[in-house]
Amino acid sequence: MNASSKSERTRLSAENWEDAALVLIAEQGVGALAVEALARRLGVTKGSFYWHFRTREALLQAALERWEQYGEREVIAQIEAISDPRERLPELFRRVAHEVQPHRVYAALLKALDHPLVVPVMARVSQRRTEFLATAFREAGLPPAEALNRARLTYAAYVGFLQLNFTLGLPRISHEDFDAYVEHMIATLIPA
Amino acid sequence: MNASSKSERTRLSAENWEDAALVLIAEQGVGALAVEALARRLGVTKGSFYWHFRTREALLQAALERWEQYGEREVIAQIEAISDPRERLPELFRRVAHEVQPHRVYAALLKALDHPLVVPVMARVSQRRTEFLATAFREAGLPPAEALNRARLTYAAYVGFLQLNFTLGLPRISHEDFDAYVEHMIATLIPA
DNA sequence: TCGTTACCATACGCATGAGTATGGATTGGC
DNA sequence: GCCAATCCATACTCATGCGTATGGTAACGA
Repeated sequence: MNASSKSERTRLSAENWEDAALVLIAEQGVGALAVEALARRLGVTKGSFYWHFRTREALLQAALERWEQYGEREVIAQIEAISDPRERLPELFRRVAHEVQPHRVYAALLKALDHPLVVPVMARVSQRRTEFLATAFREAGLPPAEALNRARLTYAAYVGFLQLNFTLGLPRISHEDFDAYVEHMIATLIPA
Repeated sequence: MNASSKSERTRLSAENWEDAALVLIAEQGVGALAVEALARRLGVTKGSFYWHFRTREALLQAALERWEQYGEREVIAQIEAISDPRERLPELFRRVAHEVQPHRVYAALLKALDHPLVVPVMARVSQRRTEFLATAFREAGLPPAEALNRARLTYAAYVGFLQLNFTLGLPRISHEDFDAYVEHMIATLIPA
């Protein structure tokens, strides 16, 4: 017995460290990812960490890969969920707008675009999502060239919104106003 | 005589340090703002710095204030330059799109939203610019509520574009494609 | 049950960068 | 030409955070 004060006191794996790293990144940003801080959080010490990873960068790399694959499934799920191409985009907008958690890591990584490891990951993710939006806009009736530009515009609006109203705390938009904003986006960006 | 190797060897003022700080921030981000590095750049040592500023944070604060006021004039100039309300927005879009330098600091600060000193500055600047856009959209014929949301959407698209195509190096859009994108933005976001 | 492997603690070394102490050089008022 | 500010260099201290060395303990197969 004698389970120590911390939670359940089970042995740790590399995946545990990666998940904890992502949580910490979401909460305090990539810059706050320090091994001793993470170790404290997990109720262990550095000694544990350096058994699982060769360096701090290695952990970040692994955590980013993990996030990229995990986030892939999330987007794919959003795609397949809606059958009618006409309703896909409005529904996607509304669903994405009313989630919070999945955006936290993405927003944190946007603030870490100085770091060489996160740039390629963000480039791939953003690229794929933009391309997905482009096909959706084509299916909604826009000609290819226009669809691509509309996708760029839409995804840029998403990214910018994260920065302005999420990371930054602009005049705390109310819940009703936010819904109105989302509907305005739909009316403006999605062809009738 | 005997002008030393470095440029002109004149004495430095606090403003010199602030300007140099902004240049460094634009080039390498807020995180790279270190006093010894800056000193090397200016051809002096720390000893000089700590005569002008009490701390590193004090320099950052002063540099941000300087940038905020300087950037104010820039936006105001864009406003007054265009007389016809009908043509104001398209012209603003095109002009902003074809500048580069003024966006560098803003983009760098977007990546430093973790830092407590930059958050209020960015909040004020973004707020003012959004409000300016809102009045422009009202003058362009949109009802107030709609104008505000359109302004939010537009400014978010601007911020997101900076991140995706500036900071991040998404598939290097060509010059013609970029112009087409800007025109697409105009057609989509500005009421006819 | 015994030893080997997997996991973790403790105690270091070491680099970086902020801030301090103090003395030297340069400038402008008189 | 001299004195007092002003500006800067040199040489430290000190905290932080990465990485290492090494020994201890828990799990697990034979």
